[in-house]
Amino acid sequence: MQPARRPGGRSAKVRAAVHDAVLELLREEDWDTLSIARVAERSGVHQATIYRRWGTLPALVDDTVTEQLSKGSPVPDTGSLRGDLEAYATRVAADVAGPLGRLYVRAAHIGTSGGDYETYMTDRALQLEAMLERARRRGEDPPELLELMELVLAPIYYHAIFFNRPIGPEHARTYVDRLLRLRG
Amino acid sequence: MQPARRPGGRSAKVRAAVHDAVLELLREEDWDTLSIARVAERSGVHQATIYRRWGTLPALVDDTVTEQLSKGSPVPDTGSLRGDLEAYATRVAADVAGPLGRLYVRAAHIGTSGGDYETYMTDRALQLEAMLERARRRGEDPPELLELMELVLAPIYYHAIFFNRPIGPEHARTYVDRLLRLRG
DNA sequence: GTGCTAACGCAAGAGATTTCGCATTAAAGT
DNA sequence: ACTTTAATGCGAAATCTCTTGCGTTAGCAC
Repeated sequence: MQPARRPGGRSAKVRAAVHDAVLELLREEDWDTLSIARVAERSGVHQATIYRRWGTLPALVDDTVTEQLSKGSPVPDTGSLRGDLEAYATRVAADVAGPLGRLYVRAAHIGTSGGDYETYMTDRALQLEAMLERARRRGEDPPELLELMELVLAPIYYHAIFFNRPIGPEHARTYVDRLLRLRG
Repeated sequence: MQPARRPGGRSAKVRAAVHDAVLELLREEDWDTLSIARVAERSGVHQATIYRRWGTLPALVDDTVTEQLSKGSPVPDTGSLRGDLEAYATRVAADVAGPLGRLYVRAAHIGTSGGDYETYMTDRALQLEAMLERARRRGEDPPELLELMELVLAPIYYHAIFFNRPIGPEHARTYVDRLLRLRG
């Protein structure tokens, strides 16, 4: 969804109401029963409006999830590299395990939009980069961002996607271990 | 889709025709335009038949993709652990880069069925386990299957999914390197 | 080859989805 | 305050999705 040409109160309210409805419904019932009709009913926004603004259900879900992601919690700052990494890894693992977990993943490569998601990713990447930079300033020897993603994030998502069995915090910590061991 | 009670020529032909149509359409157009109606039209199989046999579009896509995966090539046997791993990693990377790459991933967690997919995954796991066992017999010190998945497979899929930018063979080889280094 | 019946084709119809024209509301500009 | 006009609400109409009953085809067993 592109920035509204008229972002004033009304459009914003409609957007928020619809997003809330999508998230509610997504939590209550499964996938196949979700429809634009039900979102309209729940949100109090007229069907036609939703069709006009979002067009399709996937696009709507995508927009909703992307919005959630953008609001996403900040990267931790615990004072040590290992602390930051463990905090971040366990939180991502928990997120993925949560009810919206598969949606995040889905949004990533379903995205009709794409644009917003890229933004999210680079935002995220910048935040992580800042975290690594802090460690560097403290005199630690942090890994590359790419290594962090490949060794920690990738396995977390992998388990969630392919085994449908998200990992726990301890397991997430072993990834951090592995990452740090590779450099130490 | 379960094995037909009457697997003779007709059912098999219908199944193949429908699968082909799905794959064709999936290559040509995007997602939202795929529908059972279009599959019926393209395949020459009547809509009602498709609804009766598969029920829903996700189930059909799932079945199609799973079928493709099952036909998938065997794990390599080059004579050395590193050789096997590199061959396997580069092939997976190439598969994921291919036109059906994202479909594989999608099918993995859309799957209403799950049954067939589980089967595929465990099949795959067993084959990989056999590869590692061969190495063990040769006196090499192979990694755990889990490590192989987390350090090699996970990053490959990660790149494809989140960056929409599949990796090349060289990059895939660095993952194998990392894996072996972790044990050596 | 003959009968049996699962699987398919066909067409109609119920139901859900999506679009459209027009009236109304309220944000933004003056 | 007044005007302009995007965005929404509304309901009907068009379209698409999916189901169902019945006749037909063709594997399969004998």
